[in-house]
Amino acid sequence: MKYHHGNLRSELIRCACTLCEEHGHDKISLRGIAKEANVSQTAPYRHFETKESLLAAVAAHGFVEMQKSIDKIIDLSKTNKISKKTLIDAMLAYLDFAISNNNIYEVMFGTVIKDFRNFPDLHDAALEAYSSLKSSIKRYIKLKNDQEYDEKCVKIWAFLHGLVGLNKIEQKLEDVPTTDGSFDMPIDALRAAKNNLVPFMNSSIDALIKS
Amino acid sequence: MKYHHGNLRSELIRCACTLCEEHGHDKISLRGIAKEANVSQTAPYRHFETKESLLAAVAAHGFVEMQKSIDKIIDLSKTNKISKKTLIDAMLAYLDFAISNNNIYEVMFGTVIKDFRNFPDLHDAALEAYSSLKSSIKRYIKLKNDQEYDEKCVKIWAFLHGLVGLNKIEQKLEDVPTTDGSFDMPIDALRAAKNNLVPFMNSSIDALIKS
DNA sequence: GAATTAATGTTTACAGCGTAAACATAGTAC
DNA sequence: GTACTATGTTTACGCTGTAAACATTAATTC
Repeated sequence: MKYHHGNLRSELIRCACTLCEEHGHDKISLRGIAKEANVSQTAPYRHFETKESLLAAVAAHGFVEMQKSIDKIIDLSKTNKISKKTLIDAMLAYLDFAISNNNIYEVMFGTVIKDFRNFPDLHDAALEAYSSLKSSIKRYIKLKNDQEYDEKCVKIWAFLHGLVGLNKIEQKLEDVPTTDGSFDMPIDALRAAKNNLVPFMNSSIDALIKS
Repeated sequence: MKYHHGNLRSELIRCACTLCEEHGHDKISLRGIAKEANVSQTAPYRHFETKESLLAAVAAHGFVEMQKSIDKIIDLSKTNKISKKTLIDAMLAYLDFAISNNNIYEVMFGTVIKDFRNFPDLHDAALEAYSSLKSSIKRYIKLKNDQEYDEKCVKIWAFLHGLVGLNKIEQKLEDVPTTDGSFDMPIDALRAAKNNLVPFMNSSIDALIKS
């Protein structure tokens, strides 16, 4: 075993991502991450000032990956028009990323990292992800001006982000029969939405863009 | 000073709410809450099994308060029709609560409490809040069946919840000039939405209900 | 190519945390 | 009054983030 690891920084980010997704950011410790990377418990401090800044790297990685998965649907190097189906697919890719990377998404959008200004990489990655979303709308529909694109973009982003949040709530309320033996209303409603996600998204996204 | 406090349970919840809103749930400790209530550091354990269960009480209190602030707009004891303005006002009350009780909202909807099944009071409070939202939609518009109400309700709830989330993101990205000297696109867009919140909401909510 | 310096690792130490266990006091039931 | 229960305190433990001192290796200077 070498004394110097060689690539500890990225290895720590990798371990942090893995452990974070597995246990949640509030259940993992710097010491645990260090152990996973086979280094001493304070070795991470040579690469990250604080635990928060390691989690900021995790979040930045998350934004990059999220953007990649959207980019798979809409090739960002192109500028041609896209169909409604493609747009919906991109939105579904957002949801899919958020749900299959639930705990990392939490780090990206939660309260763990209080100020992106302290982490330029994260800041940039977040802005680029937004940029992706916006340019996909630009290629779907022709609007008056940039401000109008931003407005629709915010509406759609809010809607998507909210769906992710509701999905988490569903899991917390899951399977509690109410006093009359039926299940909870919001659970039923959320499940119905998930079971018909494509038409659900189709109607919502279109309505928001045209609103 | 009496040995027995008399009303420690509710006092702890009160202190926890205050401290939580002030510093955020991840920055407060059971010991700190106990100190605020002028009791020993382990006194809370006579009333709450874990820190999580005290925070669950905070969350439950939050749902009750949120519902109250919506109820101020729409009297839940009545069943008469409400105007579009009233509905929008109710949605704005939701946003207002979420933003002025940012850190408590985080406890209500974040990952702090993993399973509402363990906290029946919280579970009930959350369901009643949903119920409020749904009945306000029921009184705004006539739809085919209950399932359809649930669908609209989920859409609107997701949208509102997402706006709250985006508002938090705005604060994290705040005031970072980009390389060309202008501010970030999403910031501009979010601020524009906030500065014109009523028309923004008006168009969105209507679009979602009719979608 | 040896000496110096910078980068990156380890060991040790500390205060704060959640919480378990043992003990103290006060209110309640008989 | 005596026993019991509820509710408080004290003490203790292992885990946490992280500061400080030290060790080893890599890079730079002469």
